[in-house]
Amino acid sequence: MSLDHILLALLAKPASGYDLKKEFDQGARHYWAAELAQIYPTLKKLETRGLLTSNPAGSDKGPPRRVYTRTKAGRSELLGWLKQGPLMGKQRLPYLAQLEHLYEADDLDATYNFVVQLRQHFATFGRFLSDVQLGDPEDMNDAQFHELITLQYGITACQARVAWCDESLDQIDNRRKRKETP
Amino acid sequence: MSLDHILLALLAKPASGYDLKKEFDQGARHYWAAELAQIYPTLKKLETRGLLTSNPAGSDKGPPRRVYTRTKAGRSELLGWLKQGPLMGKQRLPYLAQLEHLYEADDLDATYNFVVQLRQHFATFGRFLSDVQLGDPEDMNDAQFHELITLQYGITACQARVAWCDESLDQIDNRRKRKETP
DNA sequence: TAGTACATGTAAACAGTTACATGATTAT
DNA sequence: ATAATCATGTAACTGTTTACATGTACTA
Repeated sequence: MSLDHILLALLAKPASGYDLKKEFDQGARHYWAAELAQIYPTLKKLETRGLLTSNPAGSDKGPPRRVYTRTKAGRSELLGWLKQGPLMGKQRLPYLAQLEHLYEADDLDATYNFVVQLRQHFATFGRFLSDVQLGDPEDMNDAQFHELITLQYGITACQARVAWCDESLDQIDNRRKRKETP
Repeated sequence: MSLDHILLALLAKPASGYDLKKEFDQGARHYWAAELAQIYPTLKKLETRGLLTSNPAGSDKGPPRRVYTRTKAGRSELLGWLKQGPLMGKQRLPYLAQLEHLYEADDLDATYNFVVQLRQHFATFGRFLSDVQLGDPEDMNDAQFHELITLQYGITACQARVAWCDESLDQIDNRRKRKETP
């Protein structure tokens, strides 16, 4: 599973389940997301496998925290995962499934509006990612440099999708006009 | 769930589970994939919900087929799904998780090779999608037109990823050279 | 006093994968 | 003979989501 290894990777520094959830939500993790209900049991499982250790820690407000630390075994498990080469997984893009079959609605205006909404979504998310400023590659350590190129993936992906939306809107509009005056 | 609705959409014309699996594998379905072990029970479930009907049909070779047909209720369920607007789902890109944490291996050559492998993958898949020739938009019916713009998404996404790989390889190489001669 | 952020967890349901079982037909 | 393709299905497992349960401390 990937979540196991992502948690192992995120635990380069000790953290609690709650901390890790925030890391997923902070958008730098545009490539994966996880709920607390999945994170807590996964951390426990990793601890029983000896890849993490945990100790309770006080908290300023609210209940006590449980902070997890990666073990040597955890680190070598992580390195093994990294050495496998790129894991491609499966793409799941429900909006493309919808778009491909939107001809069933028999309404090009509906298709046009659908793509307008998609464009809006990609543009907003692209702006969100671009706002994460990481500075000049020359001043970075290796961790920051790897974060930078990963973030650039997200930004260029959004730009390419917006461009595809614009191109598609043109094509839909042309088709619409051809239907009006046949 | 999306698979329910994708199967409903694919059943614009009657087909068997086996036929539908081939449609997923034919790459035009670059946005979703499913195994037979998931397709067969899902079709049964859709039939008990009254969204599909099935009848057995002979086969030239091998055991008899079971061909599913969409009902009126099935079509309106589909239209309801399409009318919801774009469903964004969650991105799961394990290779980006690996790349962001590949600094742990402390080896820029490993990072470089990783991106070379990614580039190879995206380029190959992009060529595979480009080979699906659909012809001129003006001669198409609405179904083919929607298939075209969906396919163009896949092609431009691959091109953008290859461009990102090339840009990243440059940046990694620059960093490598800076480390050699500090 | 109501809501939000902190903080951890469990239970049940749903989604998806891997492995297995069966058996016919066609090509090598 | 052996493998590939056709064709359908089940069982066990793994992964993910939604809903629930608990309780503190601070802010509006």
